[in-house]
Amino acid sequence: MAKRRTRKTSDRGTRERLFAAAATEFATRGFAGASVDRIADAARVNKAMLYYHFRSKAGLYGEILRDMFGSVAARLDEATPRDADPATRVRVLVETIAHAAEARPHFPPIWLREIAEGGTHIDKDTLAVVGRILGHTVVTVEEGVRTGRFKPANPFLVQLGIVGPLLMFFATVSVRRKMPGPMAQAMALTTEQVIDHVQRVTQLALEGRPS
Amino acid sequence: MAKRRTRKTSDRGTRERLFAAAATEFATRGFAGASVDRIADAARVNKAMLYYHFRSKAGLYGEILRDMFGSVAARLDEATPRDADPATRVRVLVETIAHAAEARPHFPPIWLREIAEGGTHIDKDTLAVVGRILGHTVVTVEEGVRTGRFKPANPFLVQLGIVGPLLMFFATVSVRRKMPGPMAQAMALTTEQVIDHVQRVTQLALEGRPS
DNA sequence: GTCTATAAATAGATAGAC
DNA sequence: GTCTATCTATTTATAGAC
Repeated sequence: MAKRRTRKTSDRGTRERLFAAAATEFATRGFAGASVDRIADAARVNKAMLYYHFRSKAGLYGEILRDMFGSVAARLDEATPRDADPATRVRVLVETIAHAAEARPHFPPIWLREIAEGGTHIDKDTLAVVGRILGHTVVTVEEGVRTGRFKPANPFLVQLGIVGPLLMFFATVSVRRKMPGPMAQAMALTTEQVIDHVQRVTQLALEGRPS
Repeated sequence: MAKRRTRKTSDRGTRERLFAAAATEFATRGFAGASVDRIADAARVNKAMLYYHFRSKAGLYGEILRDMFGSVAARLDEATPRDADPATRVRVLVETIAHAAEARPHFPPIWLREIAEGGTHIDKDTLAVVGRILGHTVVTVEEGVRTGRFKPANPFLVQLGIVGPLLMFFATVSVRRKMPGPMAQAMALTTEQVIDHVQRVTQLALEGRPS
């Protein structure tokens, strides 16, 4: 996000390149599968610099997690409309998460892996940020219920309904492109289509069925 | 599922224990993070036996994948009601996938990881099985559209809406149990609640909104 | 089928010169 | 800030005795 420590000469680029290379390496191979050597090579930086800037492999990974979740939380804080009707808030919620996921291609795979691993690498501070993200859904649901527009619903379940499909969609973007056969184009979807669908489904789920 | 090769003495148990130990190891650590030594130790079996029975770490993992996806496909083949109305078919679809995921605790984490990794470890045969699973959703949607009960929808998107929330729910079961704070019980959900919710949401999405 | 011993490669991390 | 060289631990996998 910003510069971290005093730099005597041209630090510019080195740290950022390591960060970027690590993001893709962690996304494609996972934390355990990622190699510090490969990260350094991809960044065209000496391996020792990785330890100089990030202390350890885990330290580097932790910063990527903080950046990821911090970005979503910040976007939500900023985008959430004050005094808007619940339906709009749901739309903004879905849209914001989707755009945050799309802005960082490493985001969906890493998030999926963290879920699979039970958040092993998520420290207390980062966990608080994750809580803030969920909090947006909580207040959106509560607001809707309070104004009588939504039926009571479990916010975590609502969150699963939003995040689950979105993450799986974005995480499979690259795979679906190189998929052969007739099913290939059945799985071809645009970001807008997916956002639309999740928005619609979430609203329907919250409004309750007429019958 | 059944015995594989000739056994001269008491093979019974060894192979199965390796399989079971590997399933949990792969689920908690991922393919790269899993250790052959740890698997053998957990199974209380000599490490060399792992190579005797499964040829390699990848071979063992491949069998677990085949078993996982094969189980879902088989359950779907069996459970899908012939000549039932589309709404029922959707309910069975969701229910069957959920129960398959619940029956194998290693299933949701491993599936999530495979998605994150772009199916790197999935061979051609296993991919065909995955296709068969998606096929059930495809025909369910088509059937509903043909009989005028559903509006046209992208089957892959429908699948994302079912599998995404279910996998994330089951994969986070153990984590949510040991979570502190007030959010803990907000995230406490039963399998039935989740199945109900996903069934309802999927139907609403397919039926289209009345307005 | 089961075990011991070991090969061979790769991992993360650090010391120390510049 | 940057680099070389290297230490140590761990990894998957196999050879070969029983």
